[in-house]
Amino acid sequence: MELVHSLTLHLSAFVSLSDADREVLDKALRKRARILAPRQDIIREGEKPRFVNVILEGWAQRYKQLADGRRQILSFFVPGDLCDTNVFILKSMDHSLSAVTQVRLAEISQREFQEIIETSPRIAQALWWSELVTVAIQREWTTSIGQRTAYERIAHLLCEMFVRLRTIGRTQERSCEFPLTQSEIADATGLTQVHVNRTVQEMRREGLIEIRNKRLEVHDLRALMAVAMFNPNYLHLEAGGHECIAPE
Amino acid sequence: MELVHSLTLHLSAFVSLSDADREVLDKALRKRARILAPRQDIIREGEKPRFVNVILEGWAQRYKQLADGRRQILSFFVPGDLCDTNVFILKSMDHSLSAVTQVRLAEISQREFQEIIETSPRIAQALWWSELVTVAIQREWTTSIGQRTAYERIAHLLCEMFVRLRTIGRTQERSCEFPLTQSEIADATGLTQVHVNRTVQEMRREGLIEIRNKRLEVHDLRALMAVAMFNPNYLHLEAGGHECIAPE
DNA sequence: CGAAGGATTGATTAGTCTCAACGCAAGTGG
DNA sequence: CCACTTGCGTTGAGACTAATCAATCCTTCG
Repeated sequence: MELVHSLTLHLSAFVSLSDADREVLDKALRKRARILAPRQDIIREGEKPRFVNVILEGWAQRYKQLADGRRQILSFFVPGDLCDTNVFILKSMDHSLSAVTQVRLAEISQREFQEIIETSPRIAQALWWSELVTVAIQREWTTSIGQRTAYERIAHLLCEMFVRLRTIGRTQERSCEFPLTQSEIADATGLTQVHVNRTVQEMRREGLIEIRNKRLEVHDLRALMAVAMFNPNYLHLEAGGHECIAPE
Repeated sequence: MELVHSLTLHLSAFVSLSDADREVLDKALRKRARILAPRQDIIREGEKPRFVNVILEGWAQRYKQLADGRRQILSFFVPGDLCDTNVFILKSMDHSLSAVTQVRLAEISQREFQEIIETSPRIAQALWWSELVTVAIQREWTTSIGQRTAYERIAHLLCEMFVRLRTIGRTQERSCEFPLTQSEIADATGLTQVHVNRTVQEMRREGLIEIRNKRLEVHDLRALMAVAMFNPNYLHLEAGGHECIAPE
């Protein structure tokens, strides 16, 4: 059923799962669900982590706040993404998770998670892969913020989200959902909202992209990837049944 | 013996290991060793990862290079640190590892690694913890580069390295080894070498720190942590037998 | 002693931030 | 159903952080 699709699709970018595997995931995702309003926190820095959260619907984000209020968004989650696999070991969260849009998620307890891993080595592997990709994305963001210009950074973010959505079948030809406000893009890229605005306008003027009505239209993905110096290797999609590199 | 100390100490920040555990680690670290000259690559982006690398002596770094040559250093490794736990799953590296100073490291094969984990659940847990800390550090770096000023960023890096070295017993009262050049600090913080120079001078003028002869002298850790807004929670040292927060 | 790597300095510029409005659309309450 | 609010995008002017370019200096080391 549809609820499971996103996680299955996500993991399928790495291995193809058997029906039994799917069943196992399906069951785990049904146990404990939560619906959050936009902006609502899922878990806050300092709290004790108790579940692995799986996004079923909507976008979420990981963020960190400095003592004086400055906020850095550390990653976005889309349907199928797992937040903080195996985080149980830690005493407390060093960052927060919150909903961007309305979010439906499944909570998996430590015991359930353990069970899944022991039941299916293939899923265990896929979860490992997913975790490694999450870290790789974090590294890419560090690189982006550290080295890329504002223009390149935003372009890179757009490329990443587009490609990630494509692997879970959530893109059209050249467009996808894109519920982020310019403020959120700013907090994710280490820029100000004003500068994001000007930069996005520039990208629009140059015919690269358009963002409106919570949708992103990518007029020329090739060109966008080029200016962003986007190399999708860090998403490690090469093993799955999906395309990982650009369109034709 | 001394070779093992650093990894044992590193993991001991999370759990205390039994003599048997130590023995297991000791054995694994003895199998395959490598010595690298300063600047030498350990493994390069694009290559197939075959080992878990454990730093026994010296400092190493993880970095990423953009198509046009801009380089971002993503993290530093000090003795006891593991590079890329469980990375075997992936087809190719999305980043490179290289020696900063001369480095002695141990290579652990997939099979050996598997064995360790199966032999000792406590070590397995500790390795998980170590991996989670690595990711947490990456997130903190993203935050640092995205939100902190040059001054704060450098201060934060210094705090982090000092605290990490302290947990493996490699600090004096208020100083520690610090083999990074200003260029390397620049690549790690997303600044230019020139600006790092001026900023470090400022920190020196203000009596916070001094860097010379490959050593860092921290005159006032409290103050340094304050300006960096350094919160050590992300290092997750709370469970071990070591201090995690500031000095006296 | 010469070479090389690293640190330092100065002058100038570019990119991004800050502050302050304003516009527009959608939602809300009276 | 209209006035008000709220959130988000847009614009302008000016300030400032950090980058750039180009030397110069210092240390170390073969």
